[in-house]
Amino acid sequence: MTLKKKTSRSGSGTTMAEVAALAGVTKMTVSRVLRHPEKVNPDTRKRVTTAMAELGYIANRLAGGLNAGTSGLVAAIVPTLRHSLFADTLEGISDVVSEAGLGLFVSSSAYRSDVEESQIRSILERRPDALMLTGLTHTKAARDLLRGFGIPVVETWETGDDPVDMAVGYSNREAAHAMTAELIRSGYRRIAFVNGPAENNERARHRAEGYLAAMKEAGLSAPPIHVVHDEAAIRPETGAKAIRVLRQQSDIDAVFFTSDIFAVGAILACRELGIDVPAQLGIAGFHDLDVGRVVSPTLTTVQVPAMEMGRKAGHMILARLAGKRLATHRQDLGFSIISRESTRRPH
Amino acid sequence: MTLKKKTSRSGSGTTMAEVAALAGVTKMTVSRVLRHPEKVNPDTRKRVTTAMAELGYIANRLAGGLNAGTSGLVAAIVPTLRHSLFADTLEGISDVVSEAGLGLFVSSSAYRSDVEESQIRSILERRPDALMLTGLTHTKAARDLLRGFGIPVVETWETGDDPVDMAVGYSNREAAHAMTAELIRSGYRRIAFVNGPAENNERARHRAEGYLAAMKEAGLSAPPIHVVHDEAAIRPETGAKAIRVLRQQSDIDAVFFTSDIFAVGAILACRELGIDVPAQLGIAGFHDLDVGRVVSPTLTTVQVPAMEMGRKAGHMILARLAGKRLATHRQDLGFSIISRESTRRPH
DNA sequence: ACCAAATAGGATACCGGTAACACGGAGAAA
DNA sequence: TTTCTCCGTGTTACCGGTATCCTATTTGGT
Repeated sequence: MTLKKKTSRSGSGTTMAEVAALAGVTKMTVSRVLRHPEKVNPDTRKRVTTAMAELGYIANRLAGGLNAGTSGLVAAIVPTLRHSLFADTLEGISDVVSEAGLGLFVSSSAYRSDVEESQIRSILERRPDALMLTGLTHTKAARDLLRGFGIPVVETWETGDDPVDMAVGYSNREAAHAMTAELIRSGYRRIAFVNGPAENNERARHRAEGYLAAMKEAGLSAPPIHVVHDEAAIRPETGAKAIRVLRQQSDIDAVFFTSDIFAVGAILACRELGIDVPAQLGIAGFHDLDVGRVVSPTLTTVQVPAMEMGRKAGHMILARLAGKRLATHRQDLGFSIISRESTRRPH
Repeated sequence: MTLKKKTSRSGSGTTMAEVAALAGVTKMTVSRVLRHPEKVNPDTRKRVTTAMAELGYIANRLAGGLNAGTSGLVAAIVPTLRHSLFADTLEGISDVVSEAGLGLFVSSSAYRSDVEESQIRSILERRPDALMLTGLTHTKAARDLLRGFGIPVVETWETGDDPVDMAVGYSNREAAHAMTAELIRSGYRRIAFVNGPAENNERARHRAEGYLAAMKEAGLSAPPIHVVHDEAAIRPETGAKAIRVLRQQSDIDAVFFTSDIFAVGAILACRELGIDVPAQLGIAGFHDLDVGRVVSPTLTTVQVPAMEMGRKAGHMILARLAGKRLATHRQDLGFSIISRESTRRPH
């Protein structure tokens, strides 16, 4: 038998016109049933809904969106999904925007602004209604692109002076400052600082600044910052390695890691090396991950509002899409210092 | 001044027609420059690309997709993003499909099939090219919907007899069986099993089956299965509570938790209660999370291919989209038992 | 019984691209 | 020269909806 040009791809292919034909109306009426049901006579409406059910009709949002010039999509770019922190942020924004009927488009940039830029380009081709970014570091081209495009953009995980549009985060500088001060308060003096690479990551840079400022204010000299490069993922072994290097280099009495993962690796290494934490060496981390609660001694760390930043970003986006002018484009959600055993220095 | 109907929303609003006008061609030629550059005279091409740059033109994939009947989107539904395991799976599929120019659409179902069903409905309205699901438990309506729609569907995290389309995972039944056997081999006999609720989660159900089978094969009687309900997130405290209940109920000598989080909570509780792990009580977990490597004693667990499942799912989808008939629609990626201190029974 | 207002649904155009075909002109073959 | 091709571009139609305007009935007030 001869196939018609338009093979009915069953369900997936059913169009409004087919539904209309079956119900004996035009597609405009079908469209009304979906969009403004009150404007359609109940009997007709019934006929149409029956026809839709019979054919298993599924509306095509692409078509509708083309008309409306919108996609119903919120895009989010995170450095990686393999870090529970960013996944928490995504869960937060997902919760909020999906409530509003918007979908979440996700991509991960591997901590690279150039990758991020190319992702932004391809994301904009999908005409998202809004965009969530991680951090404030973007290529100039990316910033221009976003500014020109005009959709709401929220940057997360850091607060700063010159957001592309809106920002929600906490101050990594203050957080690192506060933790350093906490270590000093606990009696530590020769405090080393272990950071990730700061070039493409203003969070790391700001934390370094906070640390240095706190040391300076206390009149302490800061040992050289130890930078660790973790390729694929952030691994505890890297923290362990840092400990071995540091204790040969200088007579430090505490180490402040900018990730709990590193800090925990360090604690385990100290156990092996016979270094008493916290008596001989205080150890602090960052992010308040599960591991820090479980390791012994438990880890002093900085708690950050990972999920809350996502939720807040979602709310800001929704508010803007609803046409509201926001009172503030920048939200600082703060952080808190969680003091646990790893810095409880006996005196 | 009077606004034209079509306000140039700068960048975001630039259309192919505007580029065409500036370059002195029709939009068809602009389209060709993007899609089949070789068919366009180099001079013309240059004029067009210049015009695109000048106007900051960004193609609209919605429009192109409407024509092609495709969205360039792969959708993925996970129970939650707050569990690093599922985030790992997403990272896997994201890596693979984004390489192919496809985008990732994510939603989380909160472990509920009814929510999943409604998400599937709204996802299909976006005409994704393929769909990734977690688990094999779906409402009948959801299965019918997907079968009728005809796009590639991959179910992950479990293997079973009747996938909607394709499946990639490991056998939770065999994994639980193997771990139970491992405990028995280590000398434990009164082995309790702590599971999450199994109604909407065939992974939990299969693990229970595997445990029971292994006990039976060894001629051991299984204590009643202890089911824990963790509302929002999976928390260590729940494991701790389970331990307190269990040790009053029966004279068990080992507990097999179906999550490392619970198991770790249990280990910490044992430390408080003065129960010696592994001498008095063996403890095993599931999933091989970071916490299990860090806690003391380190946790015996089942390692599952979280990220690999995502990658494999991505590859299967790409193969199908490329028109290949797959040799096998079901992939078992296996698991491995990681034996650590928490079940190293002294004899 | 007559006209205005309200109601229900159709006709048309358009969203921003792209496939398919048409067409004019240049160079090759005859 | 004339005819045949190929090349580069324009024309037309369509993807699947929706806003807008328009027409044909009701409905109701007087």
